[in-house]
Amino acid sequence: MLTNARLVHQPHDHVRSMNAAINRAHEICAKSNVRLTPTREAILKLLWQSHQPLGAYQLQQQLSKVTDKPVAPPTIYRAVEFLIDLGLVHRIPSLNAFIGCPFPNSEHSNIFLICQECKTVAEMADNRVNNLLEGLCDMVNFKHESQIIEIFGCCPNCQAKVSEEDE
Amino acid sequence: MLTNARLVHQPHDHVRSMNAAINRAHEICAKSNVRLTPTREAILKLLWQSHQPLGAYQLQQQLSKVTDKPVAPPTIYRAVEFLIDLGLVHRIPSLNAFIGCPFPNSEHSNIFLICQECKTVAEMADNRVNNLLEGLCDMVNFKHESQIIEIFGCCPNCQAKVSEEDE
DNA sequence: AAACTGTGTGTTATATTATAACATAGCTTT
DNA sequence: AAAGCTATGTTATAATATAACACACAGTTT
Repeated sequence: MLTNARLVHQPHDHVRSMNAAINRAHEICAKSNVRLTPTREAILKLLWQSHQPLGAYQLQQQLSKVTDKPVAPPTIYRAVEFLIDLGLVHRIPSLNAFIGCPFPNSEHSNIFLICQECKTVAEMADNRVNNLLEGLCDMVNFKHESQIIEIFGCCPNCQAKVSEEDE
Repeated sequence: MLTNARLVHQPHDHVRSMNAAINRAHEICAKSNVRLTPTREAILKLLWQSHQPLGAYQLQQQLSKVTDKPVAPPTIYRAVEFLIDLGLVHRIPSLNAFIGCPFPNSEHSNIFLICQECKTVAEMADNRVNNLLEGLCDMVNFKHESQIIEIFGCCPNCQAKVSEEDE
């Protein structure tokens, strides 16, 4: 099993992990012979800095602060689409929002742990899940191409907070 | 494993299965002491008749045809929310659309097989998937409350069609 | 260097999905 | 019948996403 859950749910060095992701992103773009332009890199950084997924219009606001000039929605959607195609970013459908992918080189289970209290999202990957779902698809002769698993619940931090409040 | 995949992907008796669902719906509402009003029943029928998920504005059009008077979006969203709360209908987040639940009495895995060719959606439930995901959540101390699994691919019918075209 | 070509961005407008807020109607309990 | 609850109608608007076209810029060819 592969996850960033501990990272997300505990304090850690944001800057270092973000820089690592940016470096990987540059490598990946170079391999695919596409360009990680300033806008795209800025969006990726914004998404990476946030453990909460960001909506297109939140990204619009934040990007326009960073660049100090107005940004229109298509700019955001284009950059995000680019990053998603490269596997650097995911869209969480039930939230209409985007999040940086913590392990862009790996095979994806696309399992997201969405905390309904604090809105943070952690990601997991697990081959047993993939195998099981592929097996189920085979049984009904459905050709599996991609998947997304959204799990809603309560993260460790918020569970702790809730039980404190109860005391 | 529980699924309506064969039902969805093969010709069958729509009317009978829909009536069965309506009857179950009435029972479930009676138990919960809530009302399956004409609007709500009409929406449920429309969703049940379609193996493709329907968006709110598709439902608006179809309902307004059935009742022969204009219908506003809140009417649709209210009825759909009611039906979702009862477990009679699901929302498919990545499609912004709704679909009738084929086995409303069962525990749900909420696994949806979404055909990207014909847009039909079949549902599956499987306890092994549930157990595995719950286990993963336990490992990272995440409290699992609900989940939705969307699998994108190609249904048996469309696989057959595609291979015919290739000949 | 000038022209060519493809890719990326800016800009305007608009489509699509969803909800807020308040008025009206219709049961149902007394 | 009056009061109180649930459901619906109505209007307006919020939130999310895309279409279409013009412009800019980088890299390549001449």
